[in-house]
Amino acid sequence: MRYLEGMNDRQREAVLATDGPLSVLAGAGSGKTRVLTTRIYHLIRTGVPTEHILAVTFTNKAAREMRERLAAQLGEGAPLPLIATFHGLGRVLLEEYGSAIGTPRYFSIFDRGDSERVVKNALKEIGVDPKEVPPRAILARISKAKGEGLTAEGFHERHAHEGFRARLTNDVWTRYDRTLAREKAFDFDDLIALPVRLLEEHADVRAAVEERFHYIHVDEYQDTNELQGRLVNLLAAKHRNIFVVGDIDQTIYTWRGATIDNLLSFDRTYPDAKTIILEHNYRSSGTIVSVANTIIAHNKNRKEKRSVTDNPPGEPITLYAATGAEQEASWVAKEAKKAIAQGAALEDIAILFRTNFQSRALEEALLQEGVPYRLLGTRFFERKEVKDVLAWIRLALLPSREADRMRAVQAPPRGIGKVTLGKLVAGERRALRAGERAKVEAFEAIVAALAEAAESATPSTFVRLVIDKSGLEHAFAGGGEDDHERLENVHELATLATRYDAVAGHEGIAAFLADAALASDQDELDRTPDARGVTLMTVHAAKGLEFDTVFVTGMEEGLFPHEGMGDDENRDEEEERRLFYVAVTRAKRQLVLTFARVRRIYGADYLQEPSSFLHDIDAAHVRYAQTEEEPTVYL
DNA sequence: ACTTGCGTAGTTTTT
DNA sequence: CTACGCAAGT
Ligand SMILES: Nc1ncnc2c1ncn2[C@@H]1O[C@H](COP(=O)(O)OP(=O)(O)OP(=O)(O)O)[C@@H](O)[C@H]1O
Repeated sequence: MRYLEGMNDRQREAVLATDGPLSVLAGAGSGKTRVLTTRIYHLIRTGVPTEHILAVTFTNKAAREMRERLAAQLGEGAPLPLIATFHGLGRVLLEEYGSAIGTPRYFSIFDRGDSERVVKNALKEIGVDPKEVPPRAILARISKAKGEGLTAEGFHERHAHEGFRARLTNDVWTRYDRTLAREKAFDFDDLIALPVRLLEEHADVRAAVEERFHYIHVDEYQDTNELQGRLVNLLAAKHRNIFVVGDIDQTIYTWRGATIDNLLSFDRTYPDAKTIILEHNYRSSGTIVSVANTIIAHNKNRKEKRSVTDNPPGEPITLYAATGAEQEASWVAKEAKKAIAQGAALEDIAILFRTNFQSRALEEALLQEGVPYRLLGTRFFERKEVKDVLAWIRLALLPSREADRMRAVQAPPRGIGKVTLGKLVAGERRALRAGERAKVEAFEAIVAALAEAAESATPSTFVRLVIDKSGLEHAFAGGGEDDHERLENVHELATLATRYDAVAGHEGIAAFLADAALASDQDELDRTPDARGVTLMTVHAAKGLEFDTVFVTGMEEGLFPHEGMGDDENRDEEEERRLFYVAVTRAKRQLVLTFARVRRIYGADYLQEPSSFLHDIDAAHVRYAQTEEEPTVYL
């Protein structure tokens, strides 16, 4: 068993204890993910059929990486187990067993923008001004309640007496559900909530699913919410071979409903559970491990846990004080360039930040210095032009989709507007004037032609066809810089689709669509796998990753730790510190912290103070980088 | 039906 | 500052 070589005793124990419930609690860089992957490999090698194995990861990217690693170990063409995010798993369950609760065979998935639009319309229907009551607030409330397993009715029972806002939420929710049902769509929360309901209420489905997954693995278990925990427990109910790994110090999604209770109550849910603790950090230098330990020790709300490492102390941590955000960015870019000149690989460098808006200055500086980079969090799949193309594709596969038709008909504008569309929906086709009717028929001819092409085209050729036939290509071609960028984006979508070209026709295109719907946001690393560059992303997006050199920028009070509105208790400060702990522990060899004294937010300049987190670092581990002005001591 | 121009509101973090 | 919603013009 060569794959066990190099693992320490407890890692090995975790890999080999395949039967019964087991949790692995361990700090950053202790090999949790590696243990999980090795364990799956071990199961397969010892004869467990892949279809009986399930692994749930936090991001699509993590799922992809795990699949790739397993594929490399198992050899080309070997069958792989289901490795998916919770939402991906939910989608599979609904697709395969959802008929028991009336789930349509083909459904689309609404992202936050789609959902907000629905909430807004619902508010208008009710007669409430969306400016008085922000749709996002209502949506947040619905989403949170769904995460606790409530339905609109359940919410009504529990909260209806609480006043206007709760009644309004309930009213919106009911309409929201109706709209999504009509449009054959689910939102992200539904992808968890509905499978749970499906399993809880349908014994036959439960029996089938229980028999399907004999071995269940969950990575990053500390950041799952209540409903996700319930889903896992339902799946594992029969065979009870459930393996979860996590680090409560890396809980950074409580704002989204994540609760460490799932991890903490694991041995109550499974009294026979074994718990393995890993303390050895294999990732980072001694200095980084030591600093990380000190940082997280400042949190009160935790169990004492320290990482140890055999790695040499390595280099000190670098701290740089810039005058402004531009100087900070420019310095980071120059340092990155220096590192690359000295032989560092582009993908070994990451530049992290707390909030997305900080990326702009960094991007400009990297451009200036000619350092190639990849930026995550651009919300590629939420861009209008991308959503337009996706709507066209869905429409071609299923021409009865009203929402997609409305979208496609206006992308690009083709002389068909609200009035004409309204008549069409009402079935008053004859009421159209000749001019309008010709336009409608032209549009329908395009849809029909695309629908036919979809029968046999490969996903990527089909996407290109859609871009062309829809008229988007033409509409963007003549335009300015913005249009040029839009054109590039839709072409990138076509490039992305290439990955699905192995299966042509409806099946391949549908697979592409399904992944695109869940691939939102940070999985964009996947988008352009061949494009090399330094990685720019938020600390949240960096969870689970590792880099040789890590820059953490914007180390300023109010920014990191981030201060929202004043109404928060001390819990948030602790989550911010956990976030900082995550940031620091991404680095293998070199950690660089930077901050700016002045930062422009909304066009106004603000005087910034260095982050209080910097005080938590032992000065003996810090080296001050050359500042352009007089050196100042901050610690 | 669609484009243009003004006013206002707003930002953590993301599946 | 900019992105978006909304009102008036073409
Ligand atoms: N026994 C070992 N010997 C050598 N290297 C190891 C060992 N175990 C893990 N590693 C390496 O340590 C690094 C961290 O492992 P991994 O990403 O699995 O840790 P993790 O606990 O999941 O971290 P995090 O909580 O930060 O996501 C990886 O590069 C991995 O290959």
